[in-house]
This record gives sequence, C-alpha cells and structure tokens, in this order.
Amino acid sequence: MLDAAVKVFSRRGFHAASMDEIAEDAGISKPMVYAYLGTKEELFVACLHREGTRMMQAIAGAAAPDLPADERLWRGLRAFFGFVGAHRDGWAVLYRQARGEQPFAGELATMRARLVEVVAGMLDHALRAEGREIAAIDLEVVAYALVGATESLADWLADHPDADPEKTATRMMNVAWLGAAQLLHGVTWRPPAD
Amino acid sequence: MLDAAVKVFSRRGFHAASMDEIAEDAGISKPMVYAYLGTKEELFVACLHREGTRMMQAIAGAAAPDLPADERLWRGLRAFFGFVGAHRDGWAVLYRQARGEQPFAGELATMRARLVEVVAGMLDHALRAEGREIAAIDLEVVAYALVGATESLADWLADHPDADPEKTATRMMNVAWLGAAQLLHGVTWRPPAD
DNA sequence: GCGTAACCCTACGCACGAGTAGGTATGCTC
DNA sequence: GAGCATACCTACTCGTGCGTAGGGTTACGC
Repeated sequence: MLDAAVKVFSRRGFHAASMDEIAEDAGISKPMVYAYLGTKEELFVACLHREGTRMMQAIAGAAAPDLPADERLWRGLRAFFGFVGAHRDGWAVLYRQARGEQPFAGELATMRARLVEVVAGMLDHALRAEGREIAAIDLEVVAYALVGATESLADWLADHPDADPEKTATRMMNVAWLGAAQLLHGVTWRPPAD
Repeated sequence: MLDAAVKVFSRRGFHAASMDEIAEDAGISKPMVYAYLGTKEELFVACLHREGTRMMQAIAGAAAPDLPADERLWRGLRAFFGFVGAHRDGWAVLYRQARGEQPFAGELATMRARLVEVVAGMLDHALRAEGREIAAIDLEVVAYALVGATESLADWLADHPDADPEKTATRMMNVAWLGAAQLLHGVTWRPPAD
C-alpha cells in the first residue's frame, strides 16, 4: 500500500496527488487508506520515513566504520546509487517532492544532516590520520558539497533508467575522492588577487 | 509584483501559495494580478523565467569565454553564489519548488542542462589544451556532479543568511577544481577488485 | 434462522481557493 | 456638467478533493 502511495506521490507531487488515485492504485478504497495510515500528511510522512530509513540502512550496512576512508566512501556511494537505481520512485519522493513542502522539509533536512555529518566525520578521521586539521565549518561545507554532488548524480541516474549505478558510483568517486584526497594532503586552492 | 509572487511561492510552494496572499503581499487586489499576469500557472512561469534569466545573465556576464578554465570557473562560481546570496527567495523557487511540480520541471531541466553543457564545454576545452580526451558522457556526468555540488552549497548558503557568498565560492573551488584538475592531468580513480 | 461483529464500500459534507462579474471612484474630453 | 474611459475593488460562482457517515456483505456463534 505504501508502494502505491510512493508511486503516486513521486509522479504527481504531494498536493497534486489525490487520495482517490492512491487508493485506486493500491486496489482498495479510500476509507481503507484512512483506516490504516491516517491523513494524507501522515501517509506522506510514512512514505518519507520508510524510504529514508531504507536508504540510510543500505548505506550504513555497506560502509563499515572500520574501513579506510576511501574504501568507506566507495562502498557507501555504491550502496547509495544502487538504492536509487532500485527505488527510483522512492528517491523522487525524498529528493524532489519533500524538499519544497514546508511541513516535510525539516524532516528531510534532519536526515540529510545526518548524512553530511557522517561524511564530515569520515573526512575528519582521514585528516587526523594525516596529522592535519581543518576548521569544522569548512569540513561541513565540503561534506555538503560532496553530498550535493552525489544527490545530483542520483537524480541523473533516476532520469536515465538504462544507466549503470555502479558505473555512476565510480564516476562520483573520480570527482569526489580525487578532490578530497588533495585537500587531505594539504593542497588548497586560493582565489586570485584581482 | 513579481517580487511578491516569488516571495510567497518560495515560502509556501506552488500549490499552497494562494493568489489572495500574493495579491495582498503585492498591495493590490486579486483581479489586478489576473489582469497583469494571467493565471497562477503563468504567474509561476513568469517568476521562473525572470529569476532564471537573471541568474544565467549574472553567471554569463562574469565568466567570459576567453579566460582560462580555472579563472572562468572561479568567476562563474563567485557570480552564482553572489546571486543566490542576494536572491535567496528566487533561488528557493527555482531549486526547491519548480523541481517537483510536473509542468515546470521540464522548463527548469532545460536551464540546468544549459549550465551543465557550459561546464562540460569548459572541461572539454581544458582537456584538449592538455592534449587529452574523455568520452562525452563522462564529461557530462562530471559536469553534472559539479553543478549538483554547487547547487547544494547554494542551498546551504540560502539557509545561512550570515554566510559569505565569496567564501562559499572559494570553498566550492577547493572541492571542484582540485578534483577536476586531477582528472585533467589524467589521474583517475579505479574501483578496488573485490 | 437470527443476532452480531468484522470488514469494506458508495456517496456525501464541507472547506478552500482559482478565476470572474459587476460595481465604484477618479480623471479626462467636449 | 454630461458622457466616457480607466483603474481598481468587493463579493460571488464553481470545481476539486480531503475526510467521513452510514449502509451493504460475509462469516460466525447460538
């Protein structure tokens, strides 16, 4: 039943999706949807939660914390793109729909913040291993950029059904890790004085 | 008047925004909004177009095509983050709202594709200058990732009113250019064989 | 056979908001 | 000052869709 909701929400968006359509798609009648899952808002939150936790679990399950940073990043990315490839509708709900709708944006932002924190922690760990340190805010921003780049590629993947998730993950590593590794080695870019 | 519309759309989203509220915020009555700008949908498209072209102009004006790639990237990024910092509402409409709403997503995707193409062109140009070449699709994906990372940081900026756009642009360069420069020099990352 | 309980449906009330009809004030022409 | 045009408003219609009331059907106990 949640599957039907996710499907409809992903295609129509929260407001444009009608409970009638969701009910019809699920093969039951509207009062049943209300009986089992409450109001439209609660239904959407339920979708959000399910897809969100599924995704986080997929990533956490793949990126064991005792691996070296590049290995963790690679596995996490692979799991993430794999998830998006297999749950395109769920991803669309999370990324495209929930973002703009006021009541849910916070919910999503929290989840995203957790992800950013994990990435930032990974970078920090790797940095300390190299005997370096960066201001926490810089780390957070870099992590933010990496997460954003990844989400963007995921979106690209969602729109290209025949693309290979694994290959996309490799491409992402090429952009992300090469840059991050430079940073870890103390190489930085400075603006030209103009 | 468009300012009022952008403001309301950015806070509420397309569906939740009421024409009454937009009219009130603009200091006029609803029939006037209809007289000047047509239906709600047309109004939204008008907002989208204005903010979109403003943004593209800001970027295009800063990143002259005869500069070296890193300089172009830097100036483009600076202009972009400057724009977002100055038009947070407009950015929210473009990035958070228009994306999920079916009738407008295409419009936006086109604009985004232009941006990706510009970035990809830039990378390609720099690559040829180094005597190298990469498959077009790889270039596009890398460009996509860079644009995504930038958008993500822009979003971060929009949520942190006291953050400095220029500094954010510098941070973005650190992530993007260091990685891209590696790629340009032929360094690539390969997945471990497991 | 009749009560009853679990289950699910059709069909509705009601609120909200897009778009409009018709009226009012202000200024301009002759 | 009468006629007219422009600019704007208040107050309405009407469609849409959320949430629910009340009724039908099946299965089981007695």
